[in-house]
Parts: sequence; C-alpha cells; structure tokens
Amino acid sequence: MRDPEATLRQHDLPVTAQRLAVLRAVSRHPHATADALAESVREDIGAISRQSVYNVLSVLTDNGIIRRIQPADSPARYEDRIGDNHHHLVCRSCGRTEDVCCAVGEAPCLKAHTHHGFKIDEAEVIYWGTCPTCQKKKRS
Amino acid sequence: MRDPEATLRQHDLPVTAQRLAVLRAVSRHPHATADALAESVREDIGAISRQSVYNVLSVLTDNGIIRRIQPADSPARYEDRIGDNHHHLVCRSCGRTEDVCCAVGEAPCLKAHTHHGFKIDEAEVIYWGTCPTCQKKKRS
DNA sequence: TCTAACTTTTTGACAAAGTCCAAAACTCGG
DNA sequence: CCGAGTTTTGGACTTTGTCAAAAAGTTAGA
Repeated sequence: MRDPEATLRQHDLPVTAQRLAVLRAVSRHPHATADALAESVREDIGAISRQSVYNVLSVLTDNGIIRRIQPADSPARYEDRIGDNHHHLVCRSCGRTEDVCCAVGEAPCLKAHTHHGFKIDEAEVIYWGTCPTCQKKKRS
Repeated sequence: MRDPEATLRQHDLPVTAQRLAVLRAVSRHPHATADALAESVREDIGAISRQSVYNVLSVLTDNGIIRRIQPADSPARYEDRIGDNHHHLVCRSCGRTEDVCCAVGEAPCLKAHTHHGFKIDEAEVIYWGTCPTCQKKKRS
C-alpha cells in the first residue's frame, strides 16, 4: 500500500487513526486474521476495539481496497494485493497461506460460465497442501 | 448411496442407527448443513443429538465416504458424490449449491503443482454467483 | 477557527457453528 | 449372552463474528 491516507481519500472515506493503522497492518501482514491484525494495530497505535477492527475491515473490503479470503477451518484473512486475480495455497495443518498465480495459463478458471441459470461473477481457487515446515514435523 | 450398511461394513465401521440415518440424509439432501441433516435424521429415526451428527459426519468424512465442503459465510455442507472431482457453484445471497464439472476440460485445475515447497494434494474451486431465484428477487 | 451534521469508535451483550468431556448406551466378536 | 471397546448423549465451553446504543471523532462550511 503506497499511501494509506490517499487511498482512503480516493474512496471518500473519512481518515481515522484506526483505518490508517489497519491498512498498514494488512499491508505488513498479508493473509493475517482479524485477531492478528488487531494485535498488530495495538502495537502500532496503542489500542483499538475488536468491533472497530471488524468495522474497518468491512469498509475496506466493501470499497475494494483490501480483499477478504475465507478458507475452510480458518477465520477470515485479509490482503491488500488486489486486482491481479491470484489464488491461494493453504497449509492444511498450520494455515500458512501463500499467493499463487493462476496455474493454468491466463486464468481460464475465471472465465464465467453459465450453469443452472446462475450468473457467475467469480471463480475462487484454493490449493490445499502441506507447507515445508509441517512436512518436516510430520516426518520427525 | 447404494447400501449404507454395506458401506459402513466395508470401512470396518460399527453399524448404528444414527450412522445409517445420517448416510441416508446426506444421500437425500446433497449439500445440506449439519443442522439440516440433523432435522432430516430426526424425521427419519425420531431423535439424534447434535454431537452425534457431528461425530458421524466426521467419521464418514475421515473415511472418505462423504465429502465436506465449507464455502465462505456458510456452515459446512456435506455430499456423498465423491471421487469424481467435481466443483461447486454457490449463490452469494441464498447459499444454494450446485455441482459443476471442472469447466476447463479434463480437470487441469487439479494438476498438482509445487509452490513455496508445499506438497499440494487438492485444488478446490468454488464458483460464486447469483441463482435464478435470487436474480428475480433482486430485480423486483 | 468554530460549529454542526454526520460517521466512526467503543462497549457489552448476543448468536452461530462447532468442540470438549464424562457418563450412559450400544455393537460385535467370542 | 458377555465383556471390551466404541458410540451416543447432554451440557458446558470456545471461537468468530454481529447488533445496538452511547461517546467520540471527522469534515465541510461559515
């Protein structure tokens, strides 16, 4: 995130210390949970309420400033890398999450199809596996 | 599901009324939630505890007899159509879930890649959209 | 700069989905 | 039919998130 304050103004959102701090936290910790972000914000500006973290994350998500991802068996995670249509790779045992460019060339997975009369607007892909650290742990 | 009892025996699982009823419920109601399945089981055999529904669903899932899918903003759902590597199409507003064969030919999305040292074992694809019913509601 | 209108933040209660635990009931091989 | 080992049950508890109302902050305009 280049300039959190400018970003907020571009979206006509009032600039508050909480929003700036949450934006910085999301930027510094990609794929962090709301809880982890709250911690990070507290180290940054001293305090923030749990509800505010959720409020801010919702506003930012609704405005397309950040993206929310919700893998199974994990609380929601947030990232500020948006608009490049990447997918995610999640470790089944520790939840570690990495970005993955669409593996099948130029995003064919994202082509909108029509099925059952649905109007499709997104194809979400999550690759599940085991991260290097957890592979080692399992062997030992 | 052809024969729930035989299926359980094939997996060396003790046969209980609860397990049979849950299996029948999953079979009759694809993509139902644990709660909905509990209701269905109660209509079938009279009663079952909430915990037993979760126990049974876990055992069946662990044994690969049914599959658990966990779309964002929805409780877990279960289906007995397994082993054919299909994906899902979920309505953002009502949660209606349909099966979709991998849209990109012969499951290229499922090819295992290596990234960040992860050992990938599954590629999960969820198509998000609006079902016909909810499209009509929105217009009116 | 000051004010007023409108948002945002905070606090605390609440809700949904699921897990943990110990006791009672059941299944199945012998 | 018995006994060992599982399952099922009931109830408390946890996690993640939402609701609502009061307090505080932000911004545009005078």
